Amino acid sequence: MRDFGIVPTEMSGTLLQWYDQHAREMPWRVPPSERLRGVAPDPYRIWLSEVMLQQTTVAAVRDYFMRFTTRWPKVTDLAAAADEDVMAEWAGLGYYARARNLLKCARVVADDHGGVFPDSYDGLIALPGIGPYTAAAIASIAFDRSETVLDGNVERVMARLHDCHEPLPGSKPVLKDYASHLTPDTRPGDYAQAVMDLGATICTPKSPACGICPWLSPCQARKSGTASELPKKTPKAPKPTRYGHIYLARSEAGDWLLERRPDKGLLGGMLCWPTSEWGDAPTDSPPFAAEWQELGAEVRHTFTHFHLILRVHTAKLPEDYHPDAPRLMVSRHQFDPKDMPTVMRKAFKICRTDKGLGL
DNA sequence: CAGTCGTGGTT
DNA sequence: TAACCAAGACT
Repeated sequence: MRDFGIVPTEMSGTLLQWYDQHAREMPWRVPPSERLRGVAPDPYRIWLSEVMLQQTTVAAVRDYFMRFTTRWPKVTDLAAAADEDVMAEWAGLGYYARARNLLKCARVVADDHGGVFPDSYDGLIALPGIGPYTAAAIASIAFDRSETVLDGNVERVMARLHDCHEPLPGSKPVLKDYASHLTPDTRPGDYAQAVMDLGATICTPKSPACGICPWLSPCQARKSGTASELPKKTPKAPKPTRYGHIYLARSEAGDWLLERRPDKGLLGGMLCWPTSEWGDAPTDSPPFAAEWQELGAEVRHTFTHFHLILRVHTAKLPEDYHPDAPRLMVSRHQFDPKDMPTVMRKAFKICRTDKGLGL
């Protein structure tokens, strides 16, 4: 480990002082002033927020967190919820495996741990949907354990502190080692949140605000003028475009033909409209025989690793229609497109704004 | 281990 | 506008 001319204890202390003055407010966070007074965070709320925050911005999580905790105040409440209600409440947040694992985890905690979260890294990482980052985050923030969080923020801060030019993800173990040497024994939770706040507000990806950084003096990349180039990353493959068809059928009574996607794979467990397979040249394969009408507009959506273009088809759903496939269903009365993933909401919007289609 | 898995905001 | 990015986990 390289020497900064400053001992780790002083560096973590400097950052904690900065955090005491600049900590951002979040619905799940206990501010440093209250923490110092002895107020402890609710492990359920820390867990829920950390799962929601995986690859997701604080701004996007806020409202979802408030709705979840209002509807399910305790982990036992969530454990008792119906799968479809949780998936519907998660709709729009993305990475839907998180919602399925969230429910699995809540039920394990409720059924096997008496409704109490494990208070150690090892106990936490054994739970569904909790990986190395989230286990360290919950252990430090909720249980005052000196565990080291390594997320995108910490990786960036460590790469710059040490002027590390080895590209991610290969450099991850080294960066983790750097980070662990700075993790303090006191206030580990506030420290973890402080490094992430630093990365989110000052040590930002594009134009870091080095001039006001509490770690300006020990930063090696700042010294070398390479801060804005770090961390380096291995280039990623270009996104291909896939094509498909989507079928929206509604009855005179206002019921829709819907499909529950299988638990595994893309949009797993989510309520959608039926579609064809997605690929280079998909075949038009409607869910039932009818006079389907093809709309001019297409649904365009970009997922993590491909672009999708769907041709929109509409038809009238017969009043006496009964689904023949297991995962097809006719909507309940309280159906709402808000319960569907974003790509499906786009299809609905196209349908609704298209004039003269009887939908 | 490299691929899979969403979405919205920023540049 | 297209690429990049965000408190990653799972296979």
